[in-house]
Amino acid sequence: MNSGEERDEGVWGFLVSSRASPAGKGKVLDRSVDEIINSGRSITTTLNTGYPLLVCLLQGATRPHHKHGHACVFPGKTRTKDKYRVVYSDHQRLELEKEFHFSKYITIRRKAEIAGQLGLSERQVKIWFQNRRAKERKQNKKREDQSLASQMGQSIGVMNGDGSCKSEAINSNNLIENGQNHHIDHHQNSLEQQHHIHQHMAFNTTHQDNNHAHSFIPKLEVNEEEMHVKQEHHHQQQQKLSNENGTPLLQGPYLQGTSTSQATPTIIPNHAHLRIPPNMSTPTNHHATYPSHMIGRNPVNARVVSTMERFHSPNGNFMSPSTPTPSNSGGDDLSYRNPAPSAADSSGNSMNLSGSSDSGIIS
DNA sequence: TTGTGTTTTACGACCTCC
DNA sequence: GGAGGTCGTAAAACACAA
Repeated sequence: MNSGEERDEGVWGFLVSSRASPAGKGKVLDRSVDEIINSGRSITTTLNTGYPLLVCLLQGATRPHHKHGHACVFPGKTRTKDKYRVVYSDHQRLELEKEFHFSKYITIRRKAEIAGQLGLSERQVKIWFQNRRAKERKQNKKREDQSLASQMGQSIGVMNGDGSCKSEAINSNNLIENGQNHHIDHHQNSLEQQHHIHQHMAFNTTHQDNNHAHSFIPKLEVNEEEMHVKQEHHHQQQQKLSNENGTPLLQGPYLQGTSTSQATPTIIPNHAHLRIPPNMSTPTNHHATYPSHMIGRNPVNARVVSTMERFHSPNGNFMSPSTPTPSNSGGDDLSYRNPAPSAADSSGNSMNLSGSSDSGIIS
């Protein structure tokens, strides 16, 4: 943390999510929440999910730990205080996961919105996204290692299948073949990941492959309607941000890059047109970050690009604020620029979306 | 119940960039 | 200097087998 960064202080509060019942209907409120309601010190709001959300702002309130879905939130707590860390509610995590799915890098604007909606501080949202990206990198690395290990195993099998080490087992054909297999593996991996994406987007909770514990929000309960509501919300926001010509100004989460194919929404029928160009991806190299101040810059060399370039770059990797704030060159509400497309991101996931129907977002 | 491994928040160090 | 990035890690929370 930077020395100048301020910790979250202020009102402690509960964020009591309206957790969907297993049937996807209704909500669960425990007794203590009812008590809170009766105390008269609560407010009710509605998230963009369409679900009513009860937010109880209780100064100095405390609440014992609850199992999933009813965790208490103390935005002001840090490890230096009596509560080392809080456990976010299912609803909070769900909303964050959805936002993460839209983009691995959250804009300043969206961060503020999400923070407000979920009763978290912007710092918490930021940290959550950082941790979430780290988690994904870790998962990708794990998959990579497993893939490599399985390939190694196959190679050994070829070599020792009949107890010998025939030269043909390692001849050029086999090398090519292995290479092809390697390619196929990647392709399958990509398809598999797309499957997960689709699965996530469809929120099909009936099919959970235990072999893929890395699937999004494995513990969270989401329903399609909720996702639709959120997407609709984004869509409406996007429309608001359209310019006079009706051209989306590429603002908000849809503008942000998604790096790996895992989270790259190649299968998003209703919103592909709102999302980032396919050749936008997240930072690939170590310490290569594209924070808000990078906005308006070429992600490769960080050079400043003109407004026209931002809109018309072949890479299509930029956006412009709908209402530029001259006083803030960093762009207060801008999303991240993403680096130029690469054959593979840091996780090794290839991403070839050149033929994707997502293309053409920015021409 | 307990031990152990994993996941989840939160932070510090250090980085790049303006 | 401040923003936000990654990386590594601490410790709470959680899952699960014995």
